[in-house]
Amino acid sequence: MAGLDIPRYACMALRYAIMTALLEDELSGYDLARSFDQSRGVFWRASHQQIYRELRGLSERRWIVRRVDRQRGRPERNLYSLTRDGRQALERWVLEADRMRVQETRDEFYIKLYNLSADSIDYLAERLSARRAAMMERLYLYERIRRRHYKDHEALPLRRRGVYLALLGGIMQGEQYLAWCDEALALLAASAEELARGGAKEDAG
Amino acid sequence: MAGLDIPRYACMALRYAIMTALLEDELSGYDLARSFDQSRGVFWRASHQQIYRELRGLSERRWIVRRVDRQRGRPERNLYSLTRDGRQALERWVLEADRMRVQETRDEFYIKLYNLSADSIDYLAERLSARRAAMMERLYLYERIRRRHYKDHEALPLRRRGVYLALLGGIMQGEQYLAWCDEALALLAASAEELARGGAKEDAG
DNA sequence: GTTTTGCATGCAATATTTTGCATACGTTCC
DNA sequence: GGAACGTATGCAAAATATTGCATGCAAAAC
Repeated sequence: MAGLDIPRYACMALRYAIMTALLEDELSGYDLARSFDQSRGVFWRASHQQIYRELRGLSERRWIVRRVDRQRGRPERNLYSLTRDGRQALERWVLEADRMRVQETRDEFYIKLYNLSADSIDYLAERLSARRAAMMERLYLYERIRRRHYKDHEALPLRRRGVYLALLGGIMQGEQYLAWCDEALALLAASAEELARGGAKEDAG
Repeated sequence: MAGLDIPRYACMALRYAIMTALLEDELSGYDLARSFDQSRGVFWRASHQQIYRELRGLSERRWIVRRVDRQRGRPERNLYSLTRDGRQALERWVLEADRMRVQETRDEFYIKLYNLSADSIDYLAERLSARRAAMMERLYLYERIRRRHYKDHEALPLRRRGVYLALLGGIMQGEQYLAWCDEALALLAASAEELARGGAKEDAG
């Protein structure tokens, strides 16, 4: 057991997010990477490097097992699924003390907004529009998922209701974000116009 | 120049968040730590360790300067302020390509929700209530700041309008979160009751 | 008068994330 | 017929964040 220098982390939510994904399907690292970029990206994003690393750690712990899938004329895929131990570890984690913290947005755009000035106003307005558009697209994806799989959420089995709630959180947050963008864009536009007209209150007030 | 092993990072938004804070006031590490736990915590939280480290790096780059403040019968404070170079670096950063990404929530609670089960439903509902209460308190703080400093945002000087928008983002997001919590709590309560009555659809569908 | 709380700073170790690089095969675009 | 793109995997290093510990002084609480 020489090369076992994979740290035995205690927390690591990504690890459990991956296991959660494997709860329903047998997936490859590539599949996981895509789902963390799409639907699962509502609440957690992760690069493929992170995912492959976790997959390795999880395998060594025997919380997941690998099955090699040889495809004709394609690189082979490593498909992973949860073991009994993994399932139990996941269940344990869910009930463990959650380290609650009031959620922060951690979007550097807010920091940039703190630096609003005549020099930056046009750039920031442009970036904000881009963000609005990106969120719009994302919301469209979520809504499609909702319509396809969660239309009648009262009829869903228990576990799917939780998934629905997470999705709903993403949708509501996205809608709120659009509303905020609109307010912000309006104020920025009004300010830019004021500047153009009078150059008035750059730093007075 | 031997011990200069402070890495010259390229990105690091926290660094710029700190500089932004120093734009208006001369602050100590302690002051900064508090503000990143309070108002600035809307979008970025940081521990005092992180802050002291950044302060050190920033000093070595000469983007900020330290002034020692000796107080009677108190430990002395290191007060930092932006230099001309720092101010320019900040302005440059604001206009630099922003690495936009659709925002993720990165709250492990969502992952736990994906694992909703008869075993976890009560626990999750309880944690959700706690989150709701914490957000409520946070919102109260934001609203107080808004009322005190940003009541008439049309009259604000340009830079303050940006700060106002960031605050507004925090407030709107918080309100949306409360609304989501209420929906989620309602669905969880209804599900728990169903379970109690029939034990019906734990995993059927 | 001792414990707690708040002010004020910081190191070291661990954990986590991002970035840059690297490989290899197949299909589709130009 | 070569470039670009999508599938599929991974290492190593750099950057970033968290946790645990440590120190010292003063004021307020008990």
